[in-house]
Amino acid sequence: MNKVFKALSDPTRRQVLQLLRDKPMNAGELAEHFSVSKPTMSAHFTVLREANLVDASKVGKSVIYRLKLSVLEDALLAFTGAIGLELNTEKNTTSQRDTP
Amino acid sequence: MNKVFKALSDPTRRQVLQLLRDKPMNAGELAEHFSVSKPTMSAHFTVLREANLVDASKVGKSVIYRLKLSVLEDALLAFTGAIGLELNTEKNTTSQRDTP
DNA sequence: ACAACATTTAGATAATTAGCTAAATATCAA
DNA sequence: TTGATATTTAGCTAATTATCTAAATGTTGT
Repeated sequence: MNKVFKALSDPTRRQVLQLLRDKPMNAGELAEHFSVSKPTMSAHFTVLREANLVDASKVGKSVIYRLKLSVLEDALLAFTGAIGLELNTEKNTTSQRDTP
Repeated sequence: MNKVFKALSDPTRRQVLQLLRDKPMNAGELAEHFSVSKPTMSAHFTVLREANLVDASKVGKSVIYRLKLSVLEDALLAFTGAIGLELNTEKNTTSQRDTP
């Protein structure tokens, strides 16, 4: 969990996760969204990978990064649980109903 | 929000928040739970204060720290919202009912 | 006023971090 | 095989961070 929070402590990395929420992207595509050099971005990717927040797979010349939402979720749940914080981020409160 | 995540990136500080979940505590009491010096703890308190995660009030010789749960909650909601992550940390799923 | 106590500030250091450029590695196409 | 492209590694630097000890500040009781 510590690595996750360390990873989340940098705004660039949080924004990378946000970009990956929509779809997997390769390193270059991701880097285009930021004004820092590619090696710097590569270092950020390493931090995210070591926190297990993203998954990297090489396809041809590119490395595709993919968000691992469940790892993020688990870390946040562990933390909110430890703090005793009840977060409800659900979009609608109208109760789920079985197919009638 | 950035300051909140920076504050959360240190395990000592996360644990301080956890201790404060139960009750407000003064600096010395908090420091007793950790194996670092009091000045070091004081620096951690400063970071937490600047992130607005705790509130400090001097009472006599002591400074009482109090958790500001709502600030933590807001930051986490902003983040999970940005990522599109739906966390539900509620303890029971049984619906709240009006007094019958 | 003084001593005891609680906490913070000052000042220092070692470790970590985010950033850079240049070079290395890997893949693909011609 | 050579060249182009994508990404990472190496090596560096400046800034930040966590830590320490010693000293300063503020508060209370005698």
